[in-house]
Amino acid sequence: MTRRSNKSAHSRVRADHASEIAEDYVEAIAAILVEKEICRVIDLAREFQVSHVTVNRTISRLQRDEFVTTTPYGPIELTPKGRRLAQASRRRHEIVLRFLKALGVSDATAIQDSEGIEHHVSGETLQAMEKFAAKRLGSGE
Amino acid sequence: MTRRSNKSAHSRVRADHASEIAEDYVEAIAAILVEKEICRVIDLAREFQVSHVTVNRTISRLQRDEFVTTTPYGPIELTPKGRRLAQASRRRHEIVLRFLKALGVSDATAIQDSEGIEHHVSGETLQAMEKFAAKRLGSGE
DNA sequence: ACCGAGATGTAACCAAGGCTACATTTCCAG
DNA sequence: CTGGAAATGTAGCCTTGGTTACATCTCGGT
Repeated sequence: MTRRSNKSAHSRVRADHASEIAEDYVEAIAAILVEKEICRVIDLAREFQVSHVTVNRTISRLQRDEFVTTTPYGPIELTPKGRRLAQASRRRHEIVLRFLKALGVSDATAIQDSEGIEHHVSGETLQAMEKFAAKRLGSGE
Repeated sequence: MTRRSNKSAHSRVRADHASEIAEDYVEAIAAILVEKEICRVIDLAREFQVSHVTVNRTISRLQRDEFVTTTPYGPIELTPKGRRLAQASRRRHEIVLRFLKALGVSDATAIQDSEGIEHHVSGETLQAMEKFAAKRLGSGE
């Protein structure tokens, strides 16, 4: 196979689920909520290194899509749907991270790359990564 | 580390290089050029399953950024810069693909996921993948 | 040589993500 | 209890990537 005939493969890459941004946001919100009890616009702005305006509009979309709830000037909370997505994202993220470390790359690289990769791994691949990491690292850390 | 403190990690995810789309396009153009000698808008429209209009505008950007050259109603060609990017993308893509297969996922999944992952692997990770695949599959196929 | 089908181009629209500049709210230190 | 700093909100603009509808060009077959 000299590469070619990917037809629909590409189109599927960008489709489906709540945008990568949505996943990143709910994941971050969940994490912030864990260690700070309250999540505000500014926390996300700092986390993603974007302006508070961008966060604002993104949160609006997330609210529209029922992933979060919030009120003007109020804190940001996750809906059950948002919490579910957050947990799924976190799980993926962690599996990919553990996998990369098991593969032998530096921690910094593993952290970096896992952010980009997590949104593009199918269930099948995720499972393979999990298995691989387990074999290399054992179940613990 | 309970996950957090990724600060700049995310921002770096979307930055740098010619957008993923650019890479996908030059890679596809190069591949088409290999087996058809001529690449036209419609070829890319079919490849990516988007309208010819989208391809048109994307090609304009690629031309603006000097990755391709073309004339109204004419075929699309790669500039040296475009050829370089295409080759680099193809290499990455192939390494990731081989790696996923070595990991043990189905061919279909490997093909699918490699499209999404190729743009998010650092050089370090790519190297690790290459090494892993070589160990599992040997140098040949 | 011509003519229509198919390939391209253009106009105009949409949503997502990003930004700056400016307007409002909040809320705590004094 | 109040003033101002910090957090939020709003308006308006940009780019990318995607669309449909409609205009135009090209080229091969009759």
